[in-house]
Amino acid sequence: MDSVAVENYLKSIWQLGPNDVATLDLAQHLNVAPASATKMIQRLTEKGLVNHIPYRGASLTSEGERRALSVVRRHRLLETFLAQTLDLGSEQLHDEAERLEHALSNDLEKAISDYLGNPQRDPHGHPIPGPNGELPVDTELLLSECPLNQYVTITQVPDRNSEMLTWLEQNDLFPGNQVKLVSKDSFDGGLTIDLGGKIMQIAESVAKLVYVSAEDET
Amino acid sequence: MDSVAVENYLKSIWQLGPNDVATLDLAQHLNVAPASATKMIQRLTEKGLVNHIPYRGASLTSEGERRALSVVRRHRLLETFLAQTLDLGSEQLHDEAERLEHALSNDLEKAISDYLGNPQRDPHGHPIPGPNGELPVDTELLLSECPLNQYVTITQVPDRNSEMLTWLEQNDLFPGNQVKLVSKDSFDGGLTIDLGGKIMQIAESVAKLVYVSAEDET
DNA sequence: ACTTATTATTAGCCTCCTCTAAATATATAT
DNA sequence: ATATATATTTAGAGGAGGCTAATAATAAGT
Repeated sequence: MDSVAVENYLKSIWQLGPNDVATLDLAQHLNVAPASATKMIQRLTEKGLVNHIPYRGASLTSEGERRALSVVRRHRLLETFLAQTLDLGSEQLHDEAERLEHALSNDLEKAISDYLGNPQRDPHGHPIPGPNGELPVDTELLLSECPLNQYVTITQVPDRNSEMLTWLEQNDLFPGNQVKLVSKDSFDGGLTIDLGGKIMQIAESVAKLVYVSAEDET
Repeated sequence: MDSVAVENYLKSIWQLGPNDVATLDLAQHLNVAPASATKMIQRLTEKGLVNHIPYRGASLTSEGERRALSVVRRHRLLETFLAQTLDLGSEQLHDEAERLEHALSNDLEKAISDYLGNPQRDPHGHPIPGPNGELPVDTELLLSECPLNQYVTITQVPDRNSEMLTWLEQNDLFPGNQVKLVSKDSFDGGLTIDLGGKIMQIAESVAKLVYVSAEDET
């Protein structure tokens, strides 16, 4: 079994991917010194989990991706499970899952998945990889790039960055809700949206983290 | 925060205590080489968590005990929580809690405890230490040493050793049930008991792991 | 093209936890 | 009491993962 550190590196590379991930980005994402990231990348390359071109960047091999997705699966199942049983704030959910994901056995992962009815999405709308790493092809688009004047359904919001998440929730921007993009203010990238009648402005940086779908909910 | 290794050592010393714990016993309990146990005992002594008299044995300081009980609390809360939500076999419960206990934050510990109504006992009847390590004074006795011909209530069964646990369950020997000790067969230590009318024999080694109370359930 | 700034890597060191082999204490048996 | 067996500790080493400081490679700016 992979160590906690290895699992975190694999997950981070997956999150920052799928393009080659820069050592510095990876190091900052994990809060370690760049030299530590270099060393770990080399260890992971040894193990066949990562492809590394020195001075270029690192990406996951297919085995590396499989293991990263296993961590992501455990994380999202845990978020779903904790959200359903205990009721914790959105911000806590993520942090707790972040720790527990490394201590979840295959058996418990399965038990939780079964208990939840083998869900396809976590509470933030993120797809939960299957037991073997299958991820549904994403037909979704960013709110910042969706067609104008057409109602779409929010499918995903970010799970990190709790202040933003709280703000999104307070403004009814969460999975399942309908939203219409009214206009893009070209000068600063801000967007005007219509949330079931309520008109509001959101920043492009936010709209780039929210996914929507033009079709019905899956 | 203590590392997983430190938490496991403290918990083991607590479980094998309260008398001085021999290095060899500790090492076997944790599946490590005796030399590893010696070294860790020295580290823990440095940290003020353990009292160690070389060649005699190790015991917990009050701070060491506080931390050990914190692990025990997390373990037992997790067992209770998992037993109540998912339904896993008794044998799985213990193993999963064993891993997850190290990844439980104070906040989640509290959330789980509240969700469960701040229980005093886990599913095997073991008392759950309070948030500051308070443990109720145990007025219970071993089934192997309880008075003859008097109905008593089972309060605790072991949580490790899953074969035995399965056997106990199958024979209605679990917390809450009434049992009467009919006789002790002196030659081999075997016991004859009456389980609500059903007469059966159990080995002394088993009776030494089952606690009973003469009074009503707490 | 050459200099400067930014990123990556290497070198060297540290802590934690583990191990085996050797040495030392304690306990047991004759 | 002495020899033997068992338990414990010490010595020495190694892997994993982290750090800082120094070096090397790439990118950017003039």
